[in-house]
Amino acid sequence: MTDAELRVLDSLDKRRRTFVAGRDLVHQGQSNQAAYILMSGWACSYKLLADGQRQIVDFQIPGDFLGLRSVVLHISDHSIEPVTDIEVTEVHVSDLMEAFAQTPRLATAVFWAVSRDEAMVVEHLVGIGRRDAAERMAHFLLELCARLSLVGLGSKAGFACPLTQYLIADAVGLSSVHVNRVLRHLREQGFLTFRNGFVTIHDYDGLVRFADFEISYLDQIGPLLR
Amino acid sequence: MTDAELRVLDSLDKRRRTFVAGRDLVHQGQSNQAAYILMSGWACSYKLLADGQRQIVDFQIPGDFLGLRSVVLHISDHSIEPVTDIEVTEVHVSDLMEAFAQTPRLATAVFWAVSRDEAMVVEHLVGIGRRDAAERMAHFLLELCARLSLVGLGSKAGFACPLTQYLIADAVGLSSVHVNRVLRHLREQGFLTFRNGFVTIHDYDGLVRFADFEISYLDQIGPLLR
DNA sequence: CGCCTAGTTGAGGTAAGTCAATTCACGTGG
DNA sequence: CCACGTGAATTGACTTACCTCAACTAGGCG
Repeated sequence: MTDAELRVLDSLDKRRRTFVAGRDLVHQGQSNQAAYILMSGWACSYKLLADGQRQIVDFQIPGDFLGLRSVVLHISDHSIEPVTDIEVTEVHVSDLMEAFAQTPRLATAVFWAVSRDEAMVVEHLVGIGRRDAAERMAHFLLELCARLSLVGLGSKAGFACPLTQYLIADAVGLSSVHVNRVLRHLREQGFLTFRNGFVTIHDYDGLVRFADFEISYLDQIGPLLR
Repeated sequence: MTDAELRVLDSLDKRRRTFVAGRDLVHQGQSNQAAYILMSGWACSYKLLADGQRQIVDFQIPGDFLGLRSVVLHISDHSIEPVTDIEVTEVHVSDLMEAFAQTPRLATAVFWAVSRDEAMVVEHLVGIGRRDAAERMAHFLLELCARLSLVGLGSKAGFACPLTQYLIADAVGLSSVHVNRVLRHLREQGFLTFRNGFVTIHDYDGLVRFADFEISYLDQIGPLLR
């Protein structure tokens, strides 16, 4: 979390809640009163299609907002599911709106958070639309690595990752079988190893080059507040 | 444009500008002082990959913001190119921030616009990740139809569409050759015809069913202001 | 010990890509 | 008014990346 985000957090009424892995926090179509800030654990936001297929839009890690867009649009266009058991603090719409009115700087900060979120979705879109399976996977893991590193949960050497290959498949738009093959490929190329819930990166720079990973969309720290 | 958006517009300093088709307004990596509101014509926002491939993230039609995210993030993660000659009105960051401070309702409205934008990108992501070419194309055209209808530039019967098959290909993540085949398929199924810059929809309801099109993410009109 | 879920691998199928040729629409200059 | 050039659309033949189905392995846990 950035300073800005912390200040938002501090100004709001806090109520801690916990949710267990696999049970949806938010359902597609539901209308929401509250958003959450994820304190520990991982979650994912996804959409289901009529034919039962699933597309995971993004994974959330500690420090991220959950369901902020749902609150603003007053209806959730997606579902949110905890990947692991999670802890969150609740943020009520009314509080948020009041905070906006009182301190425009807070509004700006949240605004920035939403925009950064959108930038990530856009990058994800580009990956699925135009990168082949291996590049896409590499890019996906590098983004996770960068985000986790920002909150002290990872480094260029690797990170703990509770995702199954099925979850990854639904995120990168591949079949789980192909995810497995691609991970093997990346391992055999000496780029990284994903085993037992750990991603170990053997060749960070090579991976960045291979995936055409451009970190700039992530590491802007609330520049409007400068 | 919604009432809310119109009020934002009215409160800001307006400077009209025009740009010719094909010449970028905003370059990837550029840092921006101003966003724009598109008054006439079509534009598209896209990202280029290192290998020269392009992914179009979204098309903008009259009433849409251009480059709002770039302004908030203080750097553009994407480029924007007019598809046709366009007219825009310029919105300066400073004005926008001031407007935010004075009237939180305006901030909320813009906030809503950004969230709606993100919802469209998410839907686009789902399409590319999990729908086959024909469904994706159908969904894409239905979304355009719905958005254009909101601003009076189209109806369920069809709309004027200045996009080439190349542009569509870069948007839906297909090759232009395949776009052509898919359009033929949709025509032969009696769903729609795209010819000479016009999309004519022959079977709207059938198309909606075929594409699993769920309009709700688009037709929320600034619910937080109610 | 046996079940259950996650991961791994092989074989064969298919949706979409690439390459290439042809047609079409349209603007421009002779 | 027509020849020409150019960019878009169309179609065919062939290739390929990824999918599906299916079998098998490896841990974790009651």
